[in-house]
Amino acid sequence: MVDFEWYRSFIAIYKHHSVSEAAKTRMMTQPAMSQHLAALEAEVGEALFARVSRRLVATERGKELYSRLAPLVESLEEATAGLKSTSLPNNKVFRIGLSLEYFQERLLPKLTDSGICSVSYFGTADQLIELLKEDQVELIITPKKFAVPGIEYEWLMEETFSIIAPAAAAIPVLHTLKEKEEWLSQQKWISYGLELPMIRRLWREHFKRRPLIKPKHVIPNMHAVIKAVEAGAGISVAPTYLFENSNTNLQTCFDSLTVNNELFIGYKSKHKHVPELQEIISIIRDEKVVILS
DNA sequence: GATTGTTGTGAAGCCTCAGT
DNA sequence: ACTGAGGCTTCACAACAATC
Repeated sequence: MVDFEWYRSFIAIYKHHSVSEAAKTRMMTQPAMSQHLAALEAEVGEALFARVSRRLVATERGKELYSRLAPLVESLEEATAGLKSTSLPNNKVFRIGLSLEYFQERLLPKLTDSGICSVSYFGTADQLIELLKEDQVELIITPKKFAVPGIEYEWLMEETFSIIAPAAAAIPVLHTLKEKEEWLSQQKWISYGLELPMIRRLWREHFKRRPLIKPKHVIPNMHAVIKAVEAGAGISVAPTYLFENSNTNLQTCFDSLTVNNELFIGYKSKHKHVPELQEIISIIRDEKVVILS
């Protein structure tokens, strides 16, 4: 079977017309280079170079082989060089687990300006903690603090969820919680998940009970939830930062009925003092300052 | 730990060329 | 024609990794 090194040696000999010179460029001894050439010629079944005085001149077969091999070998060497350059310590790839919405709205604008290379993984809080436990990410941004040994959290921010409805919808003026609950229970709801995340919490905090509603649509993407509400498919709850600063066909219902949700940065304690981790945390926190200002 | 296969090195011998 | 230099091939051996 042909050894890839034979090809590289063949190309070096072709370029230098000399086994000795080729051996120098490949950091090998001349006999080793000679053996590579002999092995390749044995494999091909005929001479690739004519030994003319003190030079090696390619035969027709050698020229043909060179024209076919050179682009392929050079392409492979370039691919390897490219891989090496992206593996430099200065370009450390940082793996982050978070929600798609947070990534798009808050982290992405900051990452584009930073020198950090990142790979993002999207998922629910349960999925993110598993990624962190299995060392598949170095940092997560999560709404839940799981008590896992070796993992610690820093408070990041508080986001506010409001009830949203299509801009054209007629929202009645209601004064009592009972009236509001009755009206909301009669609406078509769009939920982020089957277990009614945030909707259930809003109900518990304001109405002191579980919601007795069945979602019309379940859409596990907050941007798509907002689009669906804008299109008149129903009402929902969404974090205010997703729609406050953009032109949307939305209105909020009953402004006193909001629910707050805390976000935390989670990482493994053993990585706490890794410079890249501290840098990405400072980038994330810097974004918070921008949002508040 | 012993065996086996692979790969590279150093040494020796051979060939060719240029200078005398 | 002789001789020294440069270059190639062959052979023996060492180092290393894989396998049992």
